[in-house]
Formats: sequence, C-alpha cells, structure tokens
Amino acid sequence: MTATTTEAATDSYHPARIEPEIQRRWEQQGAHRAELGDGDKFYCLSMFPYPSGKLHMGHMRNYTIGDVISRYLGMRGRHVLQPMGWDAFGLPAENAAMANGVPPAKWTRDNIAHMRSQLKSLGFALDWERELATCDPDYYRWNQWFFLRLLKRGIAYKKTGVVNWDPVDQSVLANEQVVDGRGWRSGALVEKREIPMYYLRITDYAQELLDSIDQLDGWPDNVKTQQANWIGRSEGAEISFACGDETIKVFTTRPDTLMGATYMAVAAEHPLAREAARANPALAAFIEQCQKGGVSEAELATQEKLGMDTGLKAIHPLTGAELPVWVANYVLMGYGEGAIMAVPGHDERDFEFALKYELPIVQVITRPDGAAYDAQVWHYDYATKTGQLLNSGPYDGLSCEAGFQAIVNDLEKREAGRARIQFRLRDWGISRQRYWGCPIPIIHCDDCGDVPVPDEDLPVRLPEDLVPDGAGNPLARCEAFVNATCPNCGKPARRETDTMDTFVDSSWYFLRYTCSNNDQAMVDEHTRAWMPVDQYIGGIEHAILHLLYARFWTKLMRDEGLVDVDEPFSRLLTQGMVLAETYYREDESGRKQWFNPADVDIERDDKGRFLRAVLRDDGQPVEAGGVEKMAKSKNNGVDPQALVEQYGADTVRLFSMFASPPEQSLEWSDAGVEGAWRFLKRLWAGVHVHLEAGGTDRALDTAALDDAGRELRRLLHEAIAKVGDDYGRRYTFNTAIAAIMEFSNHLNRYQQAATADRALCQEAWSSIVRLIAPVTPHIAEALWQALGHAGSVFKAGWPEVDESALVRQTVTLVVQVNGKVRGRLALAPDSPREEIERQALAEENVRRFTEGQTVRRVIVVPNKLVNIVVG
RNA sequence: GCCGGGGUGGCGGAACUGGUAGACGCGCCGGACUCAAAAUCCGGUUCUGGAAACAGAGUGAGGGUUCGAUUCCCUCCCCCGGCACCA
Repeated sequence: MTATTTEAATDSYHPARIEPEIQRRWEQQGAHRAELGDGDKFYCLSMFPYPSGKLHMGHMRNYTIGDVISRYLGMRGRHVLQPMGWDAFGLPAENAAMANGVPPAKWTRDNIAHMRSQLKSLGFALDWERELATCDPDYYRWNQWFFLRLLKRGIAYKKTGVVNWDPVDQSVLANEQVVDGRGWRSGALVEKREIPMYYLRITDYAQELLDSIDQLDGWPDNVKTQQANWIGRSEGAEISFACGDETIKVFTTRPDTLMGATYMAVAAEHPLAREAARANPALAAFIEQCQKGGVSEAELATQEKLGMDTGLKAIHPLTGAELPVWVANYVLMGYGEGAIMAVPGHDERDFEFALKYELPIVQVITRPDGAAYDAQVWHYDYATKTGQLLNSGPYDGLSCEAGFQAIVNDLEKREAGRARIQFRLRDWGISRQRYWGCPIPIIHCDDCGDVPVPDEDLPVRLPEDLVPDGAGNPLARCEAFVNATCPNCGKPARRETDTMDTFVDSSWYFLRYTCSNNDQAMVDEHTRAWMPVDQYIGGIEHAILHLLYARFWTKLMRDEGLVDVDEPFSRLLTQGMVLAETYYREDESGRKQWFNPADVDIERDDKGRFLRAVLRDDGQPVEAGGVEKMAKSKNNGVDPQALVEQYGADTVRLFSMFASPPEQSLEWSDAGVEGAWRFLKRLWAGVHVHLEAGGTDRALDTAALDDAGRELRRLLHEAIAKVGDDYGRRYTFNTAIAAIMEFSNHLNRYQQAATADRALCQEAWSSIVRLIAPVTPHIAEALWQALGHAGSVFKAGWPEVDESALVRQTVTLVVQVNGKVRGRLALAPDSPREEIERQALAEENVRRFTEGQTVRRVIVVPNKLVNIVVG
C-alpha cells in the first residue's frame, strides 16, 4: 500500500453524499416499520423528548443508545419496535408564549416539525408511523377517559393541597419558578396557599410498588434503591394524645422512645394551632410567618427551625404528664398527621429544636459501651436502635424491639394507640393551574356539584389560540371554554380550568405507541402483543418520579382490565448527562459573560497540558469555568445538527457512543469528534485498499493460513465475541468500539503484507462492517455493498464466532514476587502447576528477588499469574 | 437537610467475579511526505531516577482485610443527580 492509495481512498468518504441516499432507501423499503412475526419481539423505547426547539446532545445520545440496541437485536433476528413521539404539554411553551407572543400550540408544533427532521437526519431506525404527541386531542382524550374511570373507582379524589403563590402575579408557581423564596418574574416573596386539587391514590399501591421492585431484574440497583427509599415504608405506631377536648394524633417509628417525649409539635396549618392562635396574636403572627416561603421539600428541610409555644398541654398517654404543644415549621401538614411527639433525646431534629428553645432532653435508650449521654451535643448513635430502654419506668432494661412491642400493647389496652405501617410516599396531586395541558374533564354545577363530562363528550378540547401572560391561567378567562351546560341538570355551569400534570401524559405513552392509530380504544390487542417494553432508555434524572408514576399507571390500567402486565419496563438503562467545558469573562460588576466552546481556542504547553483559552474572535484570554451540564445559561451547548452537517451522522453517533459508557456522564470534546471522524475515514480506506488489492471471491481456507493469518483470525473472532457481549449484555458501547478500532488497526497492518490472505481480509472486513453497523449504520450499508454483498447489512445477520479460531498456542503468565510483577512466562495453555512453578522460579529477574529468601507460598492463577511469596 | 451516584495519566476513559493499572481515543513530542502548510502515515508518551536494562512511587485523603485491593470494609474531603408544580 502506498500513501497515495490511502489518501485517495480516504478522500472518497463523503457522508454528506451517502447518508441522505441511504436514509431514502430505508424509507422507501419501510425498513423500520415494526411488525410482529415469527420469532421474538423486542420493544425498545427511549424517553420521548419535550419539543423545546431543537435536538440537544442529551437527546442525540439517548436515541443513539436505543438505536444501537435496536439495530443490534434486529440483526440477531428480533422483531423490533422502536417508536418516537413528543411530550408536548408543559411550562416551556407557556414561557415561550410570554416571551414572543406565539400561542403554545403553534410554538410546540413548529418545534416538533423541526426536531422530527433533525431526528431523521441522524438515521435512527424509528417507526414513524406510530408517532404521537401528547398535545393532540387523539392522545389526551384517553387521559380524560381514564381519569373518569379512576374517579368512579375512587382512585381519583379531591382534597386541598399547598402550592407556591405569587401574590403580585396572582399565580401559582412551579418550584422551578421560585428563586430564593421569590417569584422569578415578579420578585415577590412567595407564600404557601391551600387550594382544592385532584389526587390519585398512589398510596393504595405503595406496598405493591415496593414489593414488585424485586421483579425488576433488569433495572440498575441504584434506581431500585431510590424508588424503595422514596416509597419509604416504615413500621411504627399511631399514638393519640389528649389535648383539652381534642386529640392530637401522631405517627412515630419509635414508640419505644415514648417515655422520652418531652413536648409535642404541630404544623402551622394544624387545626389546633389555628384554634390556639385565635386568642393569641403573637402565635397568629408566627403562623403567618410560617406561610412565607415555598413548598419544596429541599427548601423546607434546610430552613432554620422555628417554633412557638401554643400554651396548650397534651397528656402523655402512659404517664399522664403534661407536655407543651408547640407550633414548629419543621412539622408539615400533609406528611403523616401534621403533628409529632418530640423525643429530643433520640431524634436529631427534635434535639436541635429542644436545645434552641430550652425544652427538656431525656435519655431513654442506653448508648453503646455504656458511654455517657451528653445533652449538649448530638451523637449519631442516639438515633440507633441498639441499646436498652432506661428512664422508662416499667420498660427499663428492654431492648428497643421489646420496648416497641410492650409500649404498643399497653397503648392498645388503653385505646390510645396501635401499631401502624406508614409510607413516606404521598398521594399524587395531578391538578395544575396552567393552560398548556390536558383539561380535567369536570363541570362544576351550583346544584349538582362536580359532574364528570360524559364519555361521549370527550375529548374536552383545549382551545389552541390562547397566549398566557404570566398572570394566572388564561383558560380561566376564556369564556368559550369555561361556559358549559351541566350534563346532569342542563343548567349553565362552569368547566374545570385546571389541567393535568404532564407526568400523566408520560405515564402511559409507551402503551399508546403500540396502537397509536386506534381511535376506538385507549389500547388494544397490539398492546398486549408488544408489552412489556423490553428496554427503556432515558436520563437518570427520571429515576424516581416519571418511572414510579409510569409503574403506577400501568398497574391502574391492569386493574381496569386494559393491559395484562404488572410492570411496564423489563430492562432499564439510565444514561448520564452530557457535559461540556465552560468559558467566561467577568466584567467590573462581577457579571459573567459566557462563551461557547466552539468559539474558543486552547493553548497548551509542550506536554499537552492546558495553558490558557482564548476567544478566537479577539485573541484575548477567557477563563475556563470547568465542565458543566450543557445548558443555555452557561452557553456551553454543542449543536448536534451543526456537527452532522460538518461530519455526518455516523461520526457524531460514533463519538457519543465511544466517549464514555452510557450510564456515566459524557464530556463533549470537538477533538474527540475529530478522532471518530478519522477512524471512519480509515475504515473506509481500509476496505477500499482491500478491494483495490483484488478483494476476493475465493472461499477462506483456514487450514492454509500462516501464523500471522491464524493470529489475525483469532483476534477477529475474539473481537466478534467481545462486541456481541458488549452490545447485548454489558451495554458498554465504548469498549465495543475500542475493540473494533483495535482489531481494524491489526487488520490494516496485516493486509499490507504481500503474504496477506485476501479471503481472510474479506472475512474480516465483512465482519467489522457488521460489528460497527449498529453504531454507524450509513457507512456500514455503503461498505457492505462495496464488499460485494447484496441487500442491506441489517438483513445480513450477526457474524458467528468460530470457536476453533479462538484456540491459542501459548498464553502469557505474569510472575510476581510478593505481589510485584518481576517477569513473564510464555507457556502452553493449561500447563501443569509444577511446570509453571518450576519455570517461574527459574526466571532470571525473578531469581534476583528470591535469592537468599525462603519461598513461603506459590499462588497460581491458571493461565494468568503466579505469585511467589518470599520472606 | 434527606435519598442515590461518582472521583484512575496532560484529557475522555479501560481494567467485567480480588489477579499484569492505564486498552481504545484525544492531546503532546519526534520522524516520513511537502517549497511550505493542511491532510495522511510511522514511532514515542503515568510520574521520578537511569543511556538502557531496570528500580521506586502511583487509582480523591487516611486507615484496615488479603499472598495480592481501582475492585471488599471503616473514617474523611470534593463533585453530580433527585427531593413530589422543570421535563
């Protein structure tokens, strides 16, 4: 091979020419239409995108992972369904409308059209005939229909809930819209406000959702752990404390510490607190103070603990002692009973509160090793259940477990309490005071109350021409929408203007893909045939909420007789985020201006270490701000479309699969993309060098191969085995690609020799092309054809591993002395232990380290390692 | 604050079940080609010492278990995801 041949062959790789042509061919042939048939189905689902405007790297990575798995299993003969759709309702469309006056519907549909064409240019094997968008009435009518079934079953119900209220904009704010306790647009201090909302009784399914986590063998442990912790089953007791004529009911996981209860604390919204505040202006002011701030748990958990004595006394159910009742901002209405018994001796939050307000702290559980109790400083072991009870009267000396039982028994006898199981999980509030969402199909009638919209009147259509302005829900001001007739009595009535949480939309879209053109039913027999989803792929940020709601919704539909699976997703892959370097300059006022990495050049020293970064436009330095998640705010987003135009889809796909394993975060690197591009050029050139050398039609005669040929063929079949394992079992596409690169380096070297076996080269290139096809489908199609094969590479099947090619003549064993590598041995595989020991001890460098020492032990790991322990 | 995850060369990462730390790629250095550059090709590249052979150190920090630890255990530091109305 001469340099000029390579150059000519390299220069002839033109992705911009071949990719659109191959995509056209796939489309004409309906290559990606999902059809059931003989053999196993494979439903491969990637989380559908929110149509935010254009595809970002996270999407690109997500869908490439799904495409690699789909195409790989398609080549192995599975009937693959890989659909795509749009999570099209939500806040960003309303924000965009406020910014530029375009109705959310138009903005959303324009974005969908653009992003669809972007997805197509990336060559994903998607079945577009099943496309759906959650903002289409054909989709959301089934949200409404199913909601009405849930209402009938009592799973959906109405109660009040607490929301963030912006008193200036007169609007409910999302947690995201509360910044440092203020509304993001008005800057007003946010308040808590109680409003009526619809809820779904997910707590009825808490135990099942927890138990069936065990069935999720194909889910990562960290996600399963997070879900289990979120559901948070705890065994404890419900205890009633008399308080005047009222009763304060609390739940505690530690009834064994009941004798250490020194005060009670109730939430600011608790009826007793409100009652006490009527005669106590200071308390009323404090309760009002507690209404300030947002409702997010992170905010509540980190705020300073504040409280005030109500003056009320509660009676301890076992001792009859009077306990002061406090209002405390760390007790939350809506979590448990909105009241707690405080045991500052053994609960860290109560301890902190008691120290601050000088409430008594009593030790009722011994510490390990009889250590003394220090009521000034919290120690971690105070909260453990390892000690015995003390200062607990008749219960002294009992273990925590026995104390738990004894105290609960006594409470039951006095009818002051009972054992109870409590979940951390709360019912799912689905009402949103927003326009761009699925209308809740309810009509409010003065006479008949809340009346469900009859099935035949569904869908309740969302008007699509409204433009939100940030002050409340425009639906509520849309008379044409609000004015309705009561389905019950026929009198004028008002339509519900709340819409559903967008998590409702995304809780069953995977079911709808199986039958998206059915306008008679929510799901059908195709759903039963395709479900469950065999592989689900999406961002780790959805580990709890979306995945839990989708599991819940599936069980609801099962109990309605609509689907027959208990769990929707057999196997789950959670991809990490896509990151990029950030660059900025700071002006005098400390404000940072962010520059896109594409506009910045890096200067390095002669060892390749980073020296400084300069802006290409003015040659002046910029600061490196570290690697962060790609985001508009840091201007570090890299546009996949621009890269596709520059390098082609295959290069972008290759880099995003090669740069890191899917579960880890991926750091974007233009130089890395350049490397992927170079590899594809070398691959193209390597095949063409082979073809120019004559290719071959001759069958491979493995018996006739020389040593170099046998070695190359062993490496080939090792690579085939490794790549199949990486694609199919490990999902480590980076190592699969590394193995393909490594082997093609060997092959390029091998085929330059005059003695190279052309039939072996033909086998090798034809195999490599199939191995890389799931990642870079366009170049694979083109090279498959160039190698003289008819039809699509994706119909060619997966290369078989020839076990006989894997046999080695020798293996290399490492020889260690006291755990340090001192030499290597080349031996026949599975050599006898005595032979290995003899040769290891005879090795020259090994002898230097064993000389004059006693050999105490020799450890042999077959075909791998010998460790000689001396001393 | 609570729950989950992560930390390995100049950089992205590899090492799958406790067995050769650094595969593959980037960057950098040297060479070939070129009037020159780009592109391409060849070689080198964890750090320290050494011409080399080789030796010592080394996987966020500290300790432990083991013949042997990136991998298992304990303590600590830093970074990231989620926290129920962003999706």
